[in-house]
Amino acid sequence: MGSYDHKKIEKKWRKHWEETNAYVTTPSSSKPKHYALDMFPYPSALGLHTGHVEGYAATDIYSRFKRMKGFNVLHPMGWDAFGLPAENYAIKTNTPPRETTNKAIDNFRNQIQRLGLSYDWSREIGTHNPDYYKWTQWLFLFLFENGLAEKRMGKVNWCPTDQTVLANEQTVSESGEKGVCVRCGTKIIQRELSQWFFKITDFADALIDDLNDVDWPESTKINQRNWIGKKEGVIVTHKVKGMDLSLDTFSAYPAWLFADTYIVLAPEHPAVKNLVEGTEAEIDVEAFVKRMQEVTTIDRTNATMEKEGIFTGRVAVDSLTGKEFPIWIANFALMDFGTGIIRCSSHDIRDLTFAKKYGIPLSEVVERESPDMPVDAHANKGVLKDSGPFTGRTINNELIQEIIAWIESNGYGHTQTTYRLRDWLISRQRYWGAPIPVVYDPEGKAHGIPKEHLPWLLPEDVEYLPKGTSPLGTSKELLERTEKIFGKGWKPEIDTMDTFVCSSWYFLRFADPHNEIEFASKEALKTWLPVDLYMGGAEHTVLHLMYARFITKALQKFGYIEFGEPFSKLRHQGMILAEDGTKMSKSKGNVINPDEISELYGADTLRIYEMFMGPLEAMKPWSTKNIIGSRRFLERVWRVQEKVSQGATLSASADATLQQTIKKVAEDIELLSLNTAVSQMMICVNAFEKEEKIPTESYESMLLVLAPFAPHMTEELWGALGHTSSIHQENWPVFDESKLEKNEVVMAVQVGGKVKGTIVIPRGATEEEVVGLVRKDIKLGEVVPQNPSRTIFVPNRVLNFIP
RNA sequence: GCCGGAGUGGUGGAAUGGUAUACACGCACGACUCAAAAUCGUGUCUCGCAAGGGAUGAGGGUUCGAGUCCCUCCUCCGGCACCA
Repeated sequence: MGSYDHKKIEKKWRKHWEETNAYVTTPSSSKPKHYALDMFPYPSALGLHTGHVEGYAATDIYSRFKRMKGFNVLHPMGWDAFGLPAENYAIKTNTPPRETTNKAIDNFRNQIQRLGLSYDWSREIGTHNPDYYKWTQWLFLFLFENGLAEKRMGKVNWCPTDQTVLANEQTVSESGEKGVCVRCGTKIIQRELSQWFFKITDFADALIDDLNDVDWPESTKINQRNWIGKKEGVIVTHKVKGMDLSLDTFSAYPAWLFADTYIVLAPEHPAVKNLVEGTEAEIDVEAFVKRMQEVTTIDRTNATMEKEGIFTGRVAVDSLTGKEFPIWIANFALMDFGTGIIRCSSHDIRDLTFAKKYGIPLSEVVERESPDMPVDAHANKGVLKDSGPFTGRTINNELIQEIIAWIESNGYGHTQTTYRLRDWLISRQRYWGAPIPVVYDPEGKAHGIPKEHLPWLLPEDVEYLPKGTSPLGTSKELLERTEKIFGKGWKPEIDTMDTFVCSSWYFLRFADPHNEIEFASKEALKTWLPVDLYMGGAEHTVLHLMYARFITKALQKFGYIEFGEPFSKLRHQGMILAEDGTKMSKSKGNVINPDEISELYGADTLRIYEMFMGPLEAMKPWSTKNIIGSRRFLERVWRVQEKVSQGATLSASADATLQQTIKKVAEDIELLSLNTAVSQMMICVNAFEKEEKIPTESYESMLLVLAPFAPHMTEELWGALGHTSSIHQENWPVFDESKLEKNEVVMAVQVGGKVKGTIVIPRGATEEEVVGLVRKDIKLGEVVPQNPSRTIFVPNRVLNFIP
């Protein structure tokens, strides 16, 4: 036996696994399936970081364990390859994004392969490849044909300097300033452009309800529910005095409706023009609206923004009371929520502040609790006054239902549910994405491109530099292609799709990645889906997961798949921080490169260290100092092989530790409690070190348990024991129940709940036996009371004397 | 502001309501060595010579027994936030 040479060993087995296609998966009729998936990475030029390693190592351990437990495991990897960094780089250097992206992918793949991850590389996909985005385009057409995709006006963030559209995340500067172009710092404006939307709002209720059926972190479910923001309330109709116009408001707190004294419209509300046309207020209101529209939604949704408004000169009649409400326009009313018109009262801090600023009269329907502040309606508590037929009633659910019924029966309004969730705007005025498969006839009507023309290729003769329209508009080839196929005067759509579209269905493609006639065959989908374990960072909890769920539900609705939730079980790996406890960042120079670590200590050590650092989902600081512990652990496992001897026997105590290790590591892997699994294996090897000789079978059991964590080293040691087949094809060892527990246990002896000492007893001793032993014990015999009022006995754990 | 999560040794962290501090890092001392490294051994929450006390962010409560359950508060982290 030589020393543990990780470089030689890891290289050798990586090559062997690759040559023998060790992890290529084919469907099996005899084994149950398991689909373990990592969120596929964006192949950044910066390469793999420690956070990737953490998640990938965890799912790899899980996958290897499941294989040993008799499952047929699908464990694929691919690339979320479209996106902005490659395009920005292209703008700077005029290098085609495909070139830089493929280079980054090669680098990423190399880095990932060095970690000994058991991916089935025959299923590798990249969203930027035509044989993949063909099906992204198919998906678009599927939604279009079924009324779930439509083109309409939408707001975009626009940088006047760069002449380009920006995604929301590109409107925050590096220093954290909001509402500016990330590239040039220019204040961004909003423009109305005709945009494609996916109607995710059609599925709002299912997206909330079906969260009950999946095993996801509770906080992630809550984030999803909050994002959808379902709210039930009541729409009240108001006639505008002196006009043939009525205004509908949305209220989520119907019990407080009698307190309202004024109405506010969003500046962009279409009724604004009607209200002021030809009146004295017209000029001022128009100026106000114009000024407000220059402010971006990002600024508008900043809670600290000064509330501003203007009176229209009009009043509306409250159908509930007949009172007249002045009609205002104000920047805090959002066209996006409810009806874009609000009834306002003193019971809302924002409405109250606004009314005070402009001297609008107020009234209250619940007695104040403190003299200087009206009660907040959000509490939904109190006794009503001045509330018509409901005066004197206490606010509770029954009363709210009664008020709603009263409003409906009198024809004043009706109930309505609103959602915060908006339709998904998928148009991007950018180059490096999947082209939207649409052409426009000479009248400008949109037509889906017939499927025989898919993939609708991304043109290459484009100007990357932004010029105010989408880069695809500069392609001669695209225009010629369109006219050649569809006729003179036809024009191609020149926007591309949000990259979230590409990543919203990739988990389906892995089931059947080379299928040329379907996005995946029905059999393949039935075999593998849904995903049994999905692992990824918590930063994608809202958007990616929501979109993937939406696409799944849409496909289910039209019979393409048979399940409604794509990811049965979801877990997040926590962020790995730099040694100083701050985020790793290139600019701070505190980034740990996994390559250097695995070069120095080995991939097996890196995997074990990252699992041992702490709970998978926790945020943890990196510590280069601590890695040595994981390395030493593997070296001990290596060295212990010297003690292996055919026909030896293990001491009962060491054997119990081994049996416990087999049991506990299996349980911990199932729970993804990998830090405690590693610590149990350390306990096991520590126990082995104290033995003179170790039976071959015992050592083999320990290697099998360690195999998912340290695949290279265990493979080498397995071979050294004379095995000719891979350790990774072996079954998980079975523990011996009869040897699991030691015969003697140390039990705590308490008086009044305080520990006074411990006593060694035979396992399973009865209360009488233990009391007898305690009385005979020289030290404890004196401490415990002679006549306790009672004793509490927990077998093998605690004996508590209550004086 | 709202919704989550978390506060345990010098450090990362462990603990079905049942011996708090497992496992590891670091540190100290010892063995081996001419020496060092590596390795091995011993010790390492705190006060105390000891016997004994006291400690899981703070304070209360439930319980024979609380890091764990309940209440009040503090701090940190994450997400959402003019949502009617």
